Amino acid sequence: MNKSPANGPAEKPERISEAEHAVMEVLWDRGTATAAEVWEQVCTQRDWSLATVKTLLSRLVQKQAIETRPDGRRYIYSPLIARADYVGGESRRLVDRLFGGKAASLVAHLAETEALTPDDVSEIEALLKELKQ
Amino acid sequence: MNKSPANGPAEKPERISEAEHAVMEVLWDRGTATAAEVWEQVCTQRDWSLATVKTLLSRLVQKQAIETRPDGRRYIYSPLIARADYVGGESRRLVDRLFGGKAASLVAHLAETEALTPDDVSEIEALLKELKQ
DNA sequence: TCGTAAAGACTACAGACGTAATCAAGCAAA
DNA sequence: TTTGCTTGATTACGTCTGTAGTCTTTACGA
Repeated sequence: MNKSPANGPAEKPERISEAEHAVMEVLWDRGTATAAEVWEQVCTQRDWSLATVKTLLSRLVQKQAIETRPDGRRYIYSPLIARADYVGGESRRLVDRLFGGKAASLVAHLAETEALTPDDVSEIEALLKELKQ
Repeated sequence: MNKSPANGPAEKPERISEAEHAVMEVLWDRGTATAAEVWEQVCTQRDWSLATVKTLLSRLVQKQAIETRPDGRRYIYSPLIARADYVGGESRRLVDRLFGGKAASLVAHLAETEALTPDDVSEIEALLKELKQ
């Protein structure tokens, strides 16, 4: 019996750090990329060396957030987890930690602190209307 | 020219870690507390020793997130930053990092992933209605 | 063929974080 | 006065994170 990868339902996905997240964004954007490609794109935001990007990629592989396919003597990296899942997880964490799990409280807070522009408000109203039918 | 404390408007507040946040919650809850009191309350959530709580309190003092008033040979701790500010900051960070700064996108995401119950939806609609007048 | 550039692997290292143990000083009880 | 608990201060230490540098291998161009 080998423990097959991605089997157990509670394989508690390791947390992705902020720096790692910047790398993930590139992969989510392109779907697939080499280390050099990730670096070229990410270095417009963060002033990282190629070595740094490679380290982050390795760590993401270990954390099973991305996978590699060999292509000659290099790797092609691609995400294993969907951006929506990551975003959902992070959002939930925040809501749980700061708003007692009530998403409505978060929205309330955004509203009260005027983090919502009038445009935002209209947009959200439209969204919710759509949701209800 | 001495650099007066708490002067510059951009004194970039040091980040509060998750463990530290648990301590902050107690202080926000009680307004004021001794180390022992914080511990008694926080140990119902996290299985920490008193020493751990004291460490976290010290670090929060260093980070200027809380202040101390001596009371005999011990301290009374109280928050220096408001919970609303912390919550606002964290929310903003999330929105910036994951939703391109658009709070409406966050709400959209919550809606799409059904993180919002019908009750939540009604509640939010009520909130927004109130906001518009 | 030979050198070199590029790729991944391995190593490094300081600072933050989680989690405490130990130390020193003083107030309180015996 | 002596003993001991309580309190903050100091020290500890493994892990995670940010940010690289070095080593080893190999494909490709001269």
